[in-house]
Amino acid sequence: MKIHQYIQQSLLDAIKKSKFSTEDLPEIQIGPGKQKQHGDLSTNIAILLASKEKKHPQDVARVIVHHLNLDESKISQINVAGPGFINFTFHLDYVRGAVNEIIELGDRYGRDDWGNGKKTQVEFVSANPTGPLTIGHGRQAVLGDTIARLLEATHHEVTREYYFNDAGRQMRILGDSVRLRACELSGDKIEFPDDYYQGEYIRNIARQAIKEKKSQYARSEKHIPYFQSLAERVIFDDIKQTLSRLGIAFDVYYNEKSLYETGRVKRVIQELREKNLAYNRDGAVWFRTTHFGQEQDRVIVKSSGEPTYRLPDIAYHKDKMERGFDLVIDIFGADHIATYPDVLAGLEALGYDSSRVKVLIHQFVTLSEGKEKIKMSTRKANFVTLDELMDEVGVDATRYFFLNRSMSTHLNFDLSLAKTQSEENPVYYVQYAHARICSILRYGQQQGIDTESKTDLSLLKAPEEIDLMKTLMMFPDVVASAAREFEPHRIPTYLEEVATVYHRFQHAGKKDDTLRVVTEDVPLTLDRLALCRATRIVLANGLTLMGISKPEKM
RNA sequence: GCGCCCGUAGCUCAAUUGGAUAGAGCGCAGGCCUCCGGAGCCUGAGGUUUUGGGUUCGAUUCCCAACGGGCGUACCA
Repeated sequence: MKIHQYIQQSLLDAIKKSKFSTEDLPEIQIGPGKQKQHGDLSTNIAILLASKEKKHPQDVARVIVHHLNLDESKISQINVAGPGFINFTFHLDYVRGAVNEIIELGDRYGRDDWGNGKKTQVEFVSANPTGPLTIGHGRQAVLGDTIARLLEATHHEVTREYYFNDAGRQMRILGDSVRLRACELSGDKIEFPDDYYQGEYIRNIARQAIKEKKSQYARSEKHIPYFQSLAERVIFDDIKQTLSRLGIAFDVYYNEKSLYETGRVKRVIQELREKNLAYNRDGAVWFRTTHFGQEQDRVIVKSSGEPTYRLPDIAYHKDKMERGFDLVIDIFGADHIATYPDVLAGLEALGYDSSRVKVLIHQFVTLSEGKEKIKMSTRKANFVTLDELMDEVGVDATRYFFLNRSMSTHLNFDLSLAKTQSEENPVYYVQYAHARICSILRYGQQQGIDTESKTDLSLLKAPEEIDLMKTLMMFPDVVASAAREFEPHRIPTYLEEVATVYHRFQHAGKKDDTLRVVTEDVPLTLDRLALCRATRIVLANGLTLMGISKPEKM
């Protein structure tokens, strides 16, 4: 049993013995406090109970503590503090045991089973192949991949999926953009419309087209499909290469077109009609979204006969349900915030439990140049590509850049600032700690020490050592909460803390010889090196979760 | 106009989901290498958490209003 549950259970028993009412008792929350002096874990249950019992919180706390029966080899100290908190301090032997467990588990430390093999799909990026991936897509790509990694670490069976549409109007414009550039390159005078794709990459594709076909070929609009499919192929290859550079591989690329070809789109309309949730008006087909609490009904088939985006989206999500995913995670940018309720309503309408779908919305990345804000647009070629960013700052810093802030923050991106800050990127701080530990382990070996030997860590008692041990113990909870709440940024926040506490621990030996890691005192040296190994494991496992390398030298 | 998201140190961001004295990095001012990595450590300055109300033992967190920014608000995706 985990220590949290153990204390929780004991508290419950104590409350019962104290004869306080356990009727609609709030859940006993237990967690680490912000301050060291408040112990390792604390609970506010006495404060909550006091208002119901109309007694002083401190008195309630004292009565609970009086009836509390905890194993002293785990919890060495219990006290009541402040406005009625009950604080618990771990017994050092318990802490040492936990650190030894880290070493035994190695790269399995931090993993958990609670996902129970749940079949999970994470859909992200899903950019249509109209241009290179930008830093906007980068945020989503890195978030999605890391959420997938977190879920894998907590025993979910994860499918990474990329949804795209290569048949829409935008793709036709893309094809025609290439065709026009090909004409231009062949010396024709052309008018290039404003709403066509302006990027330089279009010319590159046009050059390739000219190599493959005679220049005459571009003059006919009949040949747009050729230019379109060439563009799609070239751009998709580029996208996949960018993703692979970032360490991201999708299991499934799902083409919207197939939803029509297999009749899935049609079937959705039929089913909605059968349930009287779709009807005709003004030549269009409407979905009765008001039935699901929305303000107005929505068109799913235009009077022109073309479906709106909602219909294939619903069909796609129905297909996700049919494929048996227990949990479906959709990661969208803020621009999709208004569309997903329609999709969820669609699933409800078709008889599915839409709570299986978890929609995560991340805020946009805005580009700025000096004080000027630029609206990113693939069509207008106002963007910084993900490749450019990786060229400038490297893959690790790129991933870290997107991961160390929460999804809900607006991200203002200034490339020149990113360049100057790349050397100050906190990723190096964390990686440096890892490299430094590898170095001291090598040093230990050079001194003829068997750095792998087993110890009981009983000689570790300096404040720096205790802090470090206790910090390392928190990793599994950090991973679990990051996975449960879909908040990857908790990992880097925590790793920076680990690095700080580690640096402090190793640095202590510079001021005070008795705190050096490798000394003449062999048993003590072994204990300290074991602590180094445990720290390295936590940093390495955390970095792996983020898809970031863990250098042994820098 | 209406809806959703956001507003925390000069800058970029945290804050264990309602907890105790709001914390880091960068930048700024100082200090620390004969010796395990100075890509490091320590000290300091810097805040009315945009503003004003409310809820309660307790609010950066929840509610209301205002201000500022982002995104939507289509028979575009």
